[in-house]
Amino acid sequence: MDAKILSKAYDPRAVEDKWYAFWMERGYFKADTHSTKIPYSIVIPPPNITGSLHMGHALNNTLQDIVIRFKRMQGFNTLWMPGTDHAGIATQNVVEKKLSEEGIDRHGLGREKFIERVWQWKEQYGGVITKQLKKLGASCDWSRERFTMDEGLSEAVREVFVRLYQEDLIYKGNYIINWCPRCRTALSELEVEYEEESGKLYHLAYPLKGGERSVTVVTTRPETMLGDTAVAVHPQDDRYHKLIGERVILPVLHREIPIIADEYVDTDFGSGALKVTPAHDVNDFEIGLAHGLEMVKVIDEDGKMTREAGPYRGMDRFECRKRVIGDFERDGTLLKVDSYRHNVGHCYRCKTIIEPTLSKQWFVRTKPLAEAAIQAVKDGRTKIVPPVWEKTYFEWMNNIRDWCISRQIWWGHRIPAWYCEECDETIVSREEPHSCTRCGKRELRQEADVLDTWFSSALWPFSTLGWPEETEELKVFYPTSVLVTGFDILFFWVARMMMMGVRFMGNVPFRDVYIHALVRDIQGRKMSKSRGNVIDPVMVMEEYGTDAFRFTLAAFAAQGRDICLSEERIEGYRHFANKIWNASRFSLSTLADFPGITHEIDLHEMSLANRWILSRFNETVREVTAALEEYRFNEGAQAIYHFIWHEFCDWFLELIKPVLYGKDDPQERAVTQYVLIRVLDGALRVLHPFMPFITEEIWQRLPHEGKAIMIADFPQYNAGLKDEEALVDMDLVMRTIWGIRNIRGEMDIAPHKRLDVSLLAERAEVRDRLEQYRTYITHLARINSLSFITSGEKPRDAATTVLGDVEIFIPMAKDMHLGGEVRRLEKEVQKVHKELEIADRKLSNDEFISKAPAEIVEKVKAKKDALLIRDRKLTESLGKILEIGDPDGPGA
RNA sequence: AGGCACGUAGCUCAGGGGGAGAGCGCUACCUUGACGCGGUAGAAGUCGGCGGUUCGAAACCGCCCGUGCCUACCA
Repeated sequence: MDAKILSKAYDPRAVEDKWYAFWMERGYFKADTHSTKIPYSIVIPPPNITGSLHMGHALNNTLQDIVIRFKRMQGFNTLWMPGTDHAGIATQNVVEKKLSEEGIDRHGLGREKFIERVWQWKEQYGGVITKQLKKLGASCDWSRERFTMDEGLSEAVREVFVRLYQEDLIYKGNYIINWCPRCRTALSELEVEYEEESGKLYHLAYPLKGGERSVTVVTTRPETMLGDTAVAVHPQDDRYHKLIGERVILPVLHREIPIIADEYVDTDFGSGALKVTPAHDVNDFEIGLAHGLEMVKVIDEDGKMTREAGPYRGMDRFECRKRVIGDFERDGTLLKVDSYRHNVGHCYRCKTIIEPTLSKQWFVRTKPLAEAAIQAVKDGRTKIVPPVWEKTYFEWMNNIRDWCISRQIWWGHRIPAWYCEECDETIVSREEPHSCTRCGKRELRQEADVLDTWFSSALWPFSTLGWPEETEELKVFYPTSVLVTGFDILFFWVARMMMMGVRFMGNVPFRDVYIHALVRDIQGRKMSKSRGNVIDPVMVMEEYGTDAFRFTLAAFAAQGRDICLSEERIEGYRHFANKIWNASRFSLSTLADFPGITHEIDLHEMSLANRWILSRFNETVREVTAALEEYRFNEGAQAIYHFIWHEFCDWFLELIKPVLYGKDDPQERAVTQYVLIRVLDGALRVLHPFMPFITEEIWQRLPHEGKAIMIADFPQYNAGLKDEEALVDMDLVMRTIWGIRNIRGEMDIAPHKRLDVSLLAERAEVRDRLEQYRTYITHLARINSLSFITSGEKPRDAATTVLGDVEIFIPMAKDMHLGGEVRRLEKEVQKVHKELEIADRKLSNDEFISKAPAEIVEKVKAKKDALLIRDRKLTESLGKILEIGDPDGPGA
């Protein structure tokens, strides 16, 4: 490899894997528990082992990597803790499906064998997502990688479970829960997704006992009538007041059930009489408890009707619905069927319709835990960014309900509870007990259920650091510095980590929570496999390069707004990578003979270009640093993008070319080379957190000190380096060049044609400056001869433009279009008049003069004066052209 | 039903009480010794609508329309 010569275009493929391996080999990602540096830590939101990288992961991990690389370069002792999640239901489903392809049923295999198969599966495929994270450039400390089912993390789970149980914050009880008949497990209320669907509202007549009359109830789920144990009406409802205490005969089953009064009933809905099915409806369950109603389960774990359903026994719940309706219709007791839109709950894993079912489950009593977690955010011990999410957090935490943590699956942390076969005692213990703590019998049976995956995820910030052991890692890195995550798991995960962290560590799990957006498709829709609108990040990385992809994500990551990813933007940033590459290629080619600078250089002795770029770079450092510290990734990305492309490349490199190519001033050339390398080096450092690969590749080829840009110092803003004079002077130079280029463009003068330009500056200091910087102007505006004239020497036949203090004249050659110049000037004059009008309107308003701040008034006045001058000069020029003759005549 | 965002150039999006911005796209010209994944110039927007606050609103407030999301739940 020739260290100095770069290929013409940047090729990410030749670069990315090489540097990632380099960083890994050198151990640059590793955290150090004995470091004296200030710690800065992040725990990764652990992706599911079944997963592969999607856009959400890509965004989430790119942002974390930007932060951790930034902090690492700033000199913090950084830890980015990686790992994966065992994802109980999802993983079990995946492995079950695979087994069924082999014709194996998990029940036939047995629990132990099945779990073995899951571990095998994990060994084989579980590493996919970590490989992809590495491709993304994630600088995690992989030597510490954890998995929620690891021995250590499992110990943490048991410890937490036992303690919460002993403190009566975990209990087992018979409650109504959300049941997925396909996954055959209970779900927490967060794992149910509600979707509006069109259904039917059936009006059913229940005959009153002893008489011809009946009561009408309405339901969307007629099959549940088999489990009805009451009809409820509102106590103040005149229509039904007299019926309270009477009984109805439940059709089909001919069971007698009471009419009860409960304020829950909405008199305006349907008939105002509510059928009560305590075993299959959340609200009915509450009513059932309050009134001591019988609870009859008519639907089983598979979604089939139980023995209690009488003639419908064994039937699927939806088949049963049809049959019940048919039977009511036949009896003439189906009074009415309305179309009805309502929300139906679905399993978040398999989309099966949820069946609320009475079931014996384990719960966490969340209220006491939530209070402390709410307080932590109120106190500002944890800050949620952007703050709008704090409201959502409080809202949910204040209305939190007990958390159903038991799952009837096999893959997961088995609940550390045992039952005595003899006396039915429940024993909760860290280790497997040998005998019953009450009766001493040795026949014990472990609880079959496992814990909700989120239970172990809730411990992630401290379990990964070694808890319950008192480790150095915990001392150094807990609380973590920031958690970066999407709002979709704010409740699932963030809130629960807060509760557990505060409870078991006595301190919040993270100082900041940065909530980023969701990545959507170009039409703003969620990306999903079923919609077929997913963009695969791995393919994007291969096509455009990882750096371009990462930069796109950062540039899109404005707070509080979702990201609609567009490939055009990614392509744009691939061009940016190429731009950097070529700027570096140029720089390297001119640095070959750089003699090095051994002495201090006085800033004030430098050329304008050098002073200007140093000042602008310093400012860019300030902007990017501030942006990253406040998680304004898009603003940071924009600042460095603008600096590199539009200041460093467009202006600085062009300005210094004559010096670099010329041989007449070796001293000036050496100084310029020095500034060039310093600024390029600095810009690469600032860019590194966003684009780690290309910056490392280039930096390693530049003259440098240190082993890698990855561990180099992030540039620091220095207020003393601000060079106001250079900025002002450069502004004059730039505006003059723009003015000349504008005429060239508008007048259709060929870009390569060298022009004769006259400048008129009435103020001597402006003229002196222009004179001083004439090489910049002649070079960048491609000028043949540049002369300075006085107002008496204005040429008649010249294209002209007016800047603030400078008038530009370009003599018109025979082949130039007079008419074009006239139109151009007229357009300018019109613009000026429009602005004058606005300024006049303001200045003639007394209230503006008296109430607006003086500086604003002054500004408008100054603007008006400038506009007037401009107007006069433009009109003058226009007049001169018109004097020459017919603008559309022969000259045109 | 309640809540929260968002509506700015053809597209994707920044910005945010006193001069409407970027990227892509578009038009014209250009093999200028880093880059055509480039350069230079240009066209393009009643900043969703209507009111209000203010000397001044695209920005702040209210209402409306549109879009998206979240939460809750209606048997």
